[in-house]
Amino acid sequence: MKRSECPIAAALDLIGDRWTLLVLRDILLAHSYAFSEIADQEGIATNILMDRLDRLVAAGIIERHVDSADRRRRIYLPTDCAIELIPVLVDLVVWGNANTAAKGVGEVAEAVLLDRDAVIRDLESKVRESVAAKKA
Amino acid sequence: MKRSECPIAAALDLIGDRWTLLVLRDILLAHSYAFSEIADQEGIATNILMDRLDRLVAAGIIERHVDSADRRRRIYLPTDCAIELIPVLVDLVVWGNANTAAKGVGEVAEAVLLDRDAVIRDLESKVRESVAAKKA
DNA sequence: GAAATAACTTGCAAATAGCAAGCTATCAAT
DNA sequence: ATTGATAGCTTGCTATTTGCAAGTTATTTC
Repeated sequence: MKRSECPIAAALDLIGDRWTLLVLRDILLAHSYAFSEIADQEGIATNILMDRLDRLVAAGIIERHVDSADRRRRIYLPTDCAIELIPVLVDLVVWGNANTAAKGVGEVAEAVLLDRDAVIRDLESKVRESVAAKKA
Repeated sequence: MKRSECPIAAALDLIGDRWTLLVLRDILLAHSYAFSEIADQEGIATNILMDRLDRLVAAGIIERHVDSADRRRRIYLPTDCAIELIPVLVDLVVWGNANTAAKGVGEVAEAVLLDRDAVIRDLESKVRESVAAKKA
């Protein structure tokens, strides 16, 4: 679906559906890199999850690797492009916390209000560290 | 669709589809408040647009008013809840600009990198002013 | 009063999502 | 080495959602 020249529209063509950002939340924030780990988080059907992972790989947002410790497993690791989405996820936590009934991670929302940049830097370094460990 | 207690999931239940955030972009950033103005921006079908506006009204994210200057027109004005989404839209502009082919509003993306808070404050005050003028 | 315009509404075809049950490769245990 | 379990992925079918085109109604303009 080709829409406008607006970067928001272009971004939403890649990540603007009901599941993609939740998958990226699992990868970027929960460090759930394996298919079954992601599938367990929310009730996403396996064919839909597969489709979303394939699209994200095709777009260069995540990379598919065989887990060297267990070759049945595939691990889906975020690229820099995905890591740059952390600010969006953080903003959504704050908005969801303030404007919906869900109060799952209120501490994060509070920390963001105090020092947003620090929270984002922290989340970024944690996921980078975790990804590096998986690749090693 | 009831998903988890995660505020990201709750937020995406409200705004996580292919069109809703584009509609909010038109309202919050382009100050397009009328049905036909929004419908013209991207090729959204009128029944889909109607459905999204109805949902946003039901969720308290926007309000429906009859335009006092032309009573055929309905104007959909953002509430505070919608205005709090401006950071999300700004982050999407930055990400889309850096990670997709769309380079529509590169100036905004650059300004955000220099002083994000200032850009957000500016966009907020502009939409508040514009909404107040419409209500008056 | 007639034509135009804005906001919806409806009917139907095409695309997408979701469920359940497969299949294949690898691993762990006997 | 065979057996059973597990991980990733695929397939078939149904239900929901989307998208297009052509209405309908209220209001405005000429």
